[in-house]
Amino acid sequence: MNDDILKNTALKTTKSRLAILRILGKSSEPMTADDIYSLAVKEVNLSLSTTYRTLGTLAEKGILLKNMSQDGKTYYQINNRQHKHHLVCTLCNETVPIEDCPLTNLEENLIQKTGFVITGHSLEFSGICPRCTNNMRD
Amino acid sequence: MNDDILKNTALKTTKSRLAILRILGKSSEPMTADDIYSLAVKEVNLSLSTTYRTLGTLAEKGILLKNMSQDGKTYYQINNRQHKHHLVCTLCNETVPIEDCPLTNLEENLIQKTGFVITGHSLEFSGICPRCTNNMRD
DNA sequence: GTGGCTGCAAAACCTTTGCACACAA
DNA sequence: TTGTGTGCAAAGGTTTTGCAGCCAC
Repeated sequence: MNDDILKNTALKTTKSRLAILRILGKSSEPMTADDIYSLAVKEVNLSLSTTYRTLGTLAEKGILLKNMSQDGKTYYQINNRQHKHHLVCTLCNETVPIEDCPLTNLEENLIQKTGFVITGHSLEFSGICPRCTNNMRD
Repeated sequence: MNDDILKNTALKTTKSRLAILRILGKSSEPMTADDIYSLAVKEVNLSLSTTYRTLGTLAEKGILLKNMSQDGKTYYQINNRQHKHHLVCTLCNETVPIEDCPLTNLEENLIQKTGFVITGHSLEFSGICPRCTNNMRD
């Protein structure tokens, strides 16, 4: 399955790539290169640089979505055409997914106004989660 | 004026801080620490680390908005309560401001659903500008 | 005078890259 | 066999930090 994904893009099938796709496939949340690497080394021999290179290649091919978060790290997720945005607690990093993406209409609008070809968007909400709010009272 | 801003927040009035506020006040677009530093050194003696420290302090006090862009750099702008989002060309970095922020309604919704205190959001569109699209044809 | 502010240099942090070797096709 | 993929180590860019001295209050 992941094997097919690679074949369809003229990428060679390697243990590292399969492991990375497997890990991202299981995750319901976007992950950093380091997150992915930490899990992947348990399964196969690979280096952090390979992780970065693989993630970059897969994102270029459109297999992954790559997003810079407000925390300064880059997050990767499978591009399954039903992308999600998130609300992140600035204190404890608790993350809540947001189901609807309200931006589709706006994109149409922008295309007409600006003549840009729009290739993506990033949206992230910051806040403080209920637990941290309570902790502040202590 | 900028002097008042500082006094109101128990921050000392220094040449560096005034210069940074002056520069950001004149700019209609968000700027990076390095952008700001490059302009500020022409007016006053200051270091890049002071620039970072000042920007961080002012953002903490709510005087500036601080945003990590998809290009991996942090952008600062005056928080004048009428914030803007942007559409950025991934090839030439041309930037088009977006007038309306469509997220206010969604935020209300999120507060109720998640119990978070929402402190901000970041939104950025990526695309390719008409000029770069044309260049690709050459 | 005092505590906040600053410069400098060094470090931290995440990410990219050069090179030689390994492996999938 | 061939060229893509990889490990290692080193460098890259941006941002942070420790410490000693300086300056606004």
